[in-house]
Amino acid sequence: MTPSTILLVDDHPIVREGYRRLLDRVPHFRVIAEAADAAEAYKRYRETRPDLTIMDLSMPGAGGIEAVRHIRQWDRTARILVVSIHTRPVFVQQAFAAGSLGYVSKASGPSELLAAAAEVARGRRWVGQDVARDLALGQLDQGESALADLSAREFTILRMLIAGSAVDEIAEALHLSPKTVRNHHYAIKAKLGARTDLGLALAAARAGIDGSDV
Amino acid sequence: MTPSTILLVDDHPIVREGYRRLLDRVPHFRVIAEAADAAEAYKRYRETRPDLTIMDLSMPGAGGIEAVRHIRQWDRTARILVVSIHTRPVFVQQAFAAGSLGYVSKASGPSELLAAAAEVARGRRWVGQDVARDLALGQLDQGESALADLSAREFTILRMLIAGSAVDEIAEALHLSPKTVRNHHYAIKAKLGARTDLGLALAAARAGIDGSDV
DNA sequence: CCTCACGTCGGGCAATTTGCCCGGCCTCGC
DNA sequence: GCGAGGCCGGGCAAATTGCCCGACGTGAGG
Repeated sequence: MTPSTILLVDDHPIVREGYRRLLDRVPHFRVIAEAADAAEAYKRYRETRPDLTIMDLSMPGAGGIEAVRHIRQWDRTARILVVSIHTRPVFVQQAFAAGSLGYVSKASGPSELLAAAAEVARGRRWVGQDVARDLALGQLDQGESALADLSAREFTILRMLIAGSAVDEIAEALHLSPKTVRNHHYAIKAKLGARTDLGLALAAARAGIDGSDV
Repeated sequence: MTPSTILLVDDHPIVREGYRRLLDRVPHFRVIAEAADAAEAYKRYRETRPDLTIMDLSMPGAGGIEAVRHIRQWDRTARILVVSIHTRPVFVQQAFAAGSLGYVSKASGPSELLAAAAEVARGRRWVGQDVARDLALGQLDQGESALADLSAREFTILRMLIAGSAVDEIAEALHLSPKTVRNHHYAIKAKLGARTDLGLALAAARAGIDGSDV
């Protein structure tokens, strides 16, 4: 079996270090690059074209989902395993919609991460144990949380808004006109049934997003 | 130098694995136990009495700060190094008030963690680079629990705003001119240092108010 | 191939809200 | 009595929002 090269994306050096040491135990895996944010991830991916990308969702700036989308846009065969502290269905759905092949929770054990990495590296889809449970449970309560109605762009912008970013900052981070961000902002409020920003924050909180995301 | 025994506390197995591998590289350190939550941390501490405890703050249930307090209550000489994703002063202050000896951000590198661990294991206090910066900055901008600065009227209106009431509704409920409510709203934002309503919701949430108050 | 639906991206413009100033009342402590 | 400070409201320019528009690209279905 030919070795799998890996790109590691997480904004915490300590966490990257942990992954690297864990993965280095497996002869089949070779970590060849690391990145600390979405932009750097894209750059490193183009430079190194790894067989597998392990991507953390919560990063400063655009966040991991945008990075997944960006990479997949450039390389439709990119194999990306998302690792996140979140197990809520909306995150998982957004991650898969963006083009990731696998999704595991940070709360899962090392063995599951290795298993997921191996599967995704072979081009197969993988959903972690606890993530799958939450997905299944989410199916039961039909609530849908209206958050599911949001498009990918809207979801990204909502997360950045909740995180405290100003419209202009988001526009710059995403390379968009402030006007476009504003229009998305407007659409989000409409979809979530919020009249004001305060209402938006509340609606988002109810739907399961808190400021600690992004 | 006699070896330092270490108790590792973090609810993410993957993260524990990372620490363990990192620490195992240093002959001087020996990880002798792990725990995934506050209760287990206390139990393990009493069983093993490690020279150093490395404690994550964000854990389900009671959380890391409670664990620190609990352990220190039982053993006033316990040496605890807190590792957290947060750098906000209030977290750091709480952690030290609870009795930890060191505090480093997860965003810092492995070398800083090792340095901090070594220092704390020797009974010396340590504050990480970026944490120290945030502490210093926090000294500058006036607000700790700026919430305390709010007058009674302002506090009432803030709670109603957070609860989702519109300005006009609040005016009616309090028998005030909408203009007055608006002026209070403005003053609140100024006092809490929030530029937008979204920011206000976040600031309030940080300061300990969530929508469930009302 | 064509169309239709939909997401994304932006412009335009009126209406609303905001930032920031003002003054007047009342109460409390000195 | 008098100053400090909270409360109440007005006024007005500047910024933001609500709501409309069209353009482009893509993917599904006829």
